Amino acid sequence: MNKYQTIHDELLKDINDGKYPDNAKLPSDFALMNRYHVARETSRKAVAMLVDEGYVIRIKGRGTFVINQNRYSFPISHVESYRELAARLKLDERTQLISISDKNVPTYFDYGEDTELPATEIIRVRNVDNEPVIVDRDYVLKAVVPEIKSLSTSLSLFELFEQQLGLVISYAKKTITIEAANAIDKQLMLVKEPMAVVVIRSETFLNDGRIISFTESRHRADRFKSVEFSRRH
Amino acid sequence: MNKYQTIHDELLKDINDGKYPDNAKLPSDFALMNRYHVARETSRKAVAMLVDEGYVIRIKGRGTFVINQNRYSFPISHVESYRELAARLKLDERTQLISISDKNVPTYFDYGEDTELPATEIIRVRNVDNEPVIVDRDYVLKAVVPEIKSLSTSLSLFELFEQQLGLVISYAKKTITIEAANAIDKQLMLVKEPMAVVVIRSETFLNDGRIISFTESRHRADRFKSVEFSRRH
DNA sequence: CAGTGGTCTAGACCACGAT
DNA sequence: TCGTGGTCTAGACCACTGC
Repeated sequence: MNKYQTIHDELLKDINDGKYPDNAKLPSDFALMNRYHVARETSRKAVAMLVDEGYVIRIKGRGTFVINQNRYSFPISHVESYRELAARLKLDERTQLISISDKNVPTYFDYGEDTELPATEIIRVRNVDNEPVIVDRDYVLKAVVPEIKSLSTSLSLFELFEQQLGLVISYAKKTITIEAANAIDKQLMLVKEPMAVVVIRSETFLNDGRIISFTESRHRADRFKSVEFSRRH
Repeated sequence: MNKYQTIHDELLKDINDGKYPDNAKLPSDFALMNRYHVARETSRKAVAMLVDEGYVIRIKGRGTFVINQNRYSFPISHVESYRELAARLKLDERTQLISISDKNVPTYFDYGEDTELPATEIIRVRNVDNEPVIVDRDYVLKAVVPEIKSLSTSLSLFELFEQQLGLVISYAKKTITIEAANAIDKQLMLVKEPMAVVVIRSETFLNDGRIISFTESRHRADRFKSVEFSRRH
């Protein structure tokens, strides 16, 4: 583990544990240098990560302060598996696997190529508080992962990629639009009336620049909420 | 201007100008050190900003590469005035000022206090391509800005805060939900049928930690699109 | 004035990828 | 092996805040 990562993790733990509550002042750069016996740039890097993640704010001449945090609900600005999300938010969640089959990536993903992209299609329904609220369709490219026969209920797709296959997920590009629920949405989410759904389409990239998967996540609009932290540049 | 900011801006300009197209390799740390006569950490800081903004990706042992970019539409993960957004996207936009009046901050903003917060309410309608698609309600706290008499059409609220009043905007917290259009939405956005709206509520903070304003931005759902770059942590 | 964060330097050693 | 990015050091000077 890096030194700055270690310092970052300890500070973050202290923030989450309430040792540094709202508006509390974190140790200064020099205090961290002494505490961890590191150079100043190393301690600064640890704190810079916390700033980046929206946990603290640095004010020149005054110090580093914890920002009032309502924790995220559905994440847009970072990449996270649904399993990770559910664990972080302590959701009462259950996932049903609807189907796994071979299919080309649908053209509405607009990947800018004429060729067809063979993939494994995985359809899942996410239940929160015993209510089906999200339909996920993943298209995992056969060029990267030739075959997915089954999905363990205890394993997320990301865990499969990262732990079993040794791939490193690096970033994603997401588009968010609102659409009318289609017949399949209504069937899987057990609604009859016309309803809006929030559609989040992502392309997920590996650290070597290859795309590994396309995902379409359709959320019941009346159950959707996202909280984001935004910085001014 | 900082050295790293200068280097960052030049590299970004070259990316946007197409001098570094998709998947092109940027100069290495050492090449930038020589070109700009700076220390390595300085050149690295410039490139780190580009990584942070989602323009490039660094791969150990290989280099720094431009990421395929569809530019953002509506921003969620950073703080930007509508005027800045319109300029960046070269939108055909026009804003109508509907009203300026004194009003307390509505309680649905959930600012966690029992007291009433006196504010100046500013209601504006944003037209894109001659179509009214966004209704913005800003509540600027009187505790920070005692009075706003008029809004120049050439000035955004942020410009007023930053340039005229010398305040520094630091960050915002946004919640995104989907709601049914209310009567005022329909009237101002010239629709009659039932329709969904994307509601983005923000609290905007100054660099001293004070809240300066609450904003509710209501978007016609069928005209809303957001593209976000997300990193895996 | 002392304490804080912001920038910058000129090195060092390491891990990884390509050749 | 060489070039790349990743981490780290031990300083330096500056600008800003609060006392």
